[in-house]
Amino acid sequence: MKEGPDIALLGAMIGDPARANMLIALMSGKALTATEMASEAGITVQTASSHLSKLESAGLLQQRKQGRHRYFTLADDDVAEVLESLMGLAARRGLMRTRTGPKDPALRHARVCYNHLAGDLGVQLFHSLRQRDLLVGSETDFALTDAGRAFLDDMGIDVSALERERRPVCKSCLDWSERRTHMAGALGTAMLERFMDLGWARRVPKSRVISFSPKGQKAFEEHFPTIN
Amino acid sequence: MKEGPDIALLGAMIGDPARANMLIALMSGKALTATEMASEAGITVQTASSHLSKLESAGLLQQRKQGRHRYFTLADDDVAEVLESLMGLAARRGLMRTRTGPKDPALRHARVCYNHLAGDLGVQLFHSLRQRDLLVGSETDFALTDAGRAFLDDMGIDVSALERERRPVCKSCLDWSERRTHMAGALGTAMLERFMDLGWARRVPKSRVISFSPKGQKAFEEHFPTIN
DNA sequence: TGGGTGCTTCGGTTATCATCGAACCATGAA
DNA sequence: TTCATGGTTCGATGATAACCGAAGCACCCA
Repeated sequence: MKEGPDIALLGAMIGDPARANMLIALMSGKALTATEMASEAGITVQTASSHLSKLESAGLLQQRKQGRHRYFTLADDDVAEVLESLMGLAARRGLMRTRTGPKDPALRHARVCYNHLAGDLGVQLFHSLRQRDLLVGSETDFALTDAGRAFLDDMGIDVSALERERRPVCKSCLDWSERRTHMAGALGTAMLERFMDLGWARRVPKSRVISFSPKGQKAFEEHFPTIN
Repeated sequence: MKEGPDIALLGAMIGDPARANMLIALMSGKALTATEMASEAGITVQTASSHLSKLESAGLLQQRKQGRHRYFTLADDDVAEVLESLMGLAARRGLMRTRTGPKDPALRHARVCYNHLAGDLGVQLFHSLRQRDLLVGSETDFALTDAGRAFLDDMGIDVSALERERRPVCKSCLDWSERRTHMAGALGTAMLERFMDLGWARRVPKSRVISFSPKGQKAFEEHFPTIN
C-alpha cells in the first residue's frame, strides 16, 4: 500500500478525548497514577487502565512500578514536543477545550511544559540568553558559549554535570501560547529546578501554573532582561 | 472543565487511516482532487468527500476551484510542520506503513501547458521567482516587484509591452503532473517564448514535451535556482 | 440545450471502540 | 492468614462514525 511513518495510529491515540486529557495532564511533567488520571479525565479506573495500556503500547507512555502504585509519565521529551506543537496548531485554529477561564492569564505567563519553563517567562528566558550571546546558533539548534557557561555557573547550575546525562542539554520547544521558542532539554529542566530551589517560584498544585513570588519575579527580570 | 487547546479534535482528524493517507498525500505540496485522494486512500469518492469536508472545517485543508475541479492542499505550513513532527515521532517509534507501488513516467520534467511552461521546471521557475522576492503576493494573486521587472528586462523580456496586452500578465496555473502552481498568463507565455528564442529549449514535434539542451538546462538552473 | 464529469448530500448498514460493572490479581499491612 | 487498596482483565452494552449506493447539484463543453 503506502510507505512512510504511520501517523494514523498516533492520531487515533491522541484523538480520544479521555486519552488527550490524560496526555495533557502528563504534560505537567509529574508522574501520575492510573486513579489520578482517571479522575483527571472523568472516567472510571477500568477505562483509564485500558487507555493507559494502549498509550503505552503505542510508545507514548512509560510506567514505573513503585510498591503498590504504578506511576505513568510521558515516554520522553519527543512526545511532549509533539503534543506541544499540536496544542500550538489547535490554539491558532481556535480549537479550545472550554472558555478561557481565570487560570488562563497565569498559564500564559508561566507554566511548566513537561519539565521546563514555558509561557511568557519561558520565552523571555530563551531570548534573553540569545540576545546577550550566551547562546549561539539557530532557534532550533544552538549551544552555550563560554560566557553562557560562566553565567549559568554563577547561578549555581552545573553545566558539565548536565552534559554527562544522556539527554540533550540544549533543546528548544515551541510555545503554544506565545508561538515562540522557549528553552527545553536538560538545561531547561535544570534552570526551572534552580528557580524553585532559589525560592523564586513554586508550582501551583494540580495545575501547570508556575507562580513567581514578587522577589522571584524581580530577580528573574534582572537575570534575564530583554531589549525592547 | 479543562483549559488549553483541544488536541483531541486534531488527533481524531489525523487518527482515521483514510484521512491520514490523504494528509500524507498532500504533504508532497501538490494539490489533489477528491477523486485522486479517494483512490489514494482506497475509498469511494463519496466517503472521501465527507472526510475532506471534515478536514476543511477543522482548518487543516484549503480548497481551490479551477474549472470543474476542486484542488485540495494543506491549509498552511503550520499543518505540514505538525504532520512532519508526527511522522518523525512515528518513525522513531517504528510505526511504519508498507511499501508503495511504482511511480509515473518521466513526462513531468518540462512540457507546454497551453502556452506556458509546465512540469517540474515550470514549478521551479515560479517558486524561484517567489523565493527571491521578484514576485510578491499569494500563489493565486501576485505581482512583479521592481526587482522582478529589472530581472526580466535583463533577460530580454519587455514587461511594459505585455501590460499593454489585454490578457492578465501575472497568472498562476495548477500543474497537471506536479500539482503545484506554475507561471501562466502573458508573462508565462513570454518567458517560454524567450527560452526558445535563446535556444535553451525547443518543442518536440507532435507532443507537449519541451526539450531543453544541456546548455539551456544549465542556463535555466542559473537563472532560476531554488532552495531545496 | 443536452450530455458528461466531478463532487456533494442523504439514508441506511456495519463495525469499531469507549465505557462500566463485576470479577480477578498483586502488593502491603495487620 | 485475612483484610484493604491499587490495578488489570473480561463481558456486555451503547454510541459514534466510517462506509457505500443512489440521487442531486454544479460546472464545462459541444
